[in-house]
Amino acid sequence: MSERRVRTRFAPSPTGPLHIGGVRTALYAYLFAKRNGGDFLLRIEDTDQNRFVPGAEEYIIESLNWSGIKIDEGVSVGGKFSPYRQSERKEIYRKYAEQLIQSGHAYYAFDKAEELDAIRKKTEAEKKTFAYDSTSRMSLNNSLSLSSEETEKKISANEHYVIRLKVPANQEINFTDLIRGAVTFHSNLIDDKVLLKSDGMPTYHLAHIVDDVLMEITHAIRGEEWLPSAPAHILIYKFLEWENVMPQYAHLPLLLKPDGNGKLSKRDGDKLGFPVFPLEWKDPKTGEISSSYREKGYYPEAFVNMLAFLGWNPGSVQELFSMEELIQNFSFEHVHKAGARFDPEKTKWFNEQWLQRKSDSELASVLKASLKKEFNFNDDDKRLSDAFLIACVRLLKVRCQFENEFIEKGKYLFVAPASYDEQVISKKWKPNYATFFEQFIEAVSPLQTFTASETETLFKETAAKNNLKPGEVLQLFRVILSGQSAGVDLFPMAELLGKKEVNERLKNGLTTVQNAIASTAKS
RNA sequence: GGCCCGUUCGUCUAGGGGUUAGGACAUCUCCCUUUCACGGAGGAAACACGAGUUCGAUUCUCGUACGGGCUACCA
Repeated sequence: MSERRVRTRFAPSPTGPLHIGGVRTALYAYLFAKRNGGDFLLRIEDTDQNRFVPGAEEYIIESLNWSGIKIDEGVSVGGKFSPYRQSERKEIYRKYAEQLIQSGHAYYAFDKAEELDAIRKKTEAEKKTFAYDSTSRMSLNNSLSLSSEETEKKISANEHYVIRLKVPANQEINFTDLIRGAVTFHSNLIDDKVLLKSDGMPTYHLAHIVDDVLMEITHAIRGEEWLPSAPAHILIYKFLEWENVMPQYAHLPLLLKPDGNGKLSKRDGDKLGFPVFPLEWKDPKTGEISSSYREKGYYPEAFVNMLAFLGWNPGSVQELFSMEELIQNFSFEHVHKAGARFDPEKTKWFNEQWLQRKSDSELASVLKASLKKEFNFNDDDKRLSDAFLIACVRLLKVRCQFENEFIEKGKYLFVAPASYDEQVISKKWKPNYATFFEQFIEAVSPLQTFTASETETLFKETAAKNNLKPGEVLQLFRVILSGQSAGVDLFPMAELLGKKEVNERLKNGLTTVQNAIASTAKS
């Protein structure tokens, strides 16, 4: 085998935002390149001007950046095979298309798109399939069916034409796919694909081959939807006499919708209730905004970890992988052949796992920023001190899957409750409990340190004095302090709040609760 | 329709001629616990079907079914 340096590429067309299937393709190409000490390139395949969407290219680059997929070479970073945008390489492709004509492996075709459409419709009406191929081309309008004089006349008259691949009849085409192994196709089933369009742009079929060879790509990694046209591509390599530099193909299994049928598509995202895009995307035409992993609060580590596992496994029970670990472990032998149904629930679990792996101080600084934003706390507010925030994070994080849940789930750590869970109050409150809480306030008043264990002890002692089981009043204590029926560990919470704050909240809470009880009793 | 690819718990998957078919998510039960979580223990849950090869097939082969992809001067 050759000693070539491994080079892979991701080659999307800028027709809109990249969806997670695209990111996964890029990821696998990146992981494979890095695993083998090679390069990962980004090439933009913008040969179809009609489908060009402004902003899509920037979106693709930003998505890869966010995901931690580093581009060694290509659009946005440059490289020795510049340019990396196919529209800027237009003239390169024509040369190869013409070379194929010279060698007798391609031909000019003058049929109008509308004419072919009409034929197609007609044949379909007869329940047959039309293909522009060895069986039909001699009856169509091209340089094979026409005399060379006629052909030259048409060309010099500037008549529009396309260049088509002349697919030979009755051949077997074999190749080895890195994931699927030996694959065989019959040439009679492949149509004479357009290589160069009438606007002078190449089609994907020609362009990707020319670029892959010129850019010294060793492994062409793409979605399974390309498998049916792969034999045509093999033929083109052969006809261009590039068999020795032909990259190896790997056709990746598709990402399927979680329910229902079909592959995941850009339109599914918000319909299915989970994002299909890495980053937020605003449709330039409709202004519609699509949700995304980054904006929903997913960590790129979790996002990438989840994507890697959709179709690949490490062959071990380890599930949490950093990018570096993915690189170390990636191989095509462990890529599954069947399509993977996307599971939004497991994605959340990955994020939860990565959240728990973050350091408390890192999470505390995130919390600090959102508190400043949410409540406009001053910088010298003691609720923004590192020690306090780290303590909050420790209590909060085990019950969160996302950073952005900290405030939502722990608001009461920072501000006194504005209301109290009515269900708990109406169900559990008894008039004599007021006495208990007052005695508890008394009991803790001499405390200097107000630690969780001290308050807990005093709470239980006070309860005993009142012939109460702690369980009778614990839930009420929580609701009075936090307003909520559920939340972080109670006595550590009290310790965090501090004696003064706890006293205030108890007094306010008792007043509010008693007033509320009194007014409901009246009505 | 034609062609191609695929098929292990609901989902992602491990495995591979003889296994109690393993793990994870989700789900259920129990334990911990004032609560919600976390954590711990356990449960339910799969080799699509039919032939063939074989002493033995979930594993190999062939059919069928089902799923997916492709069938453009789109990628």
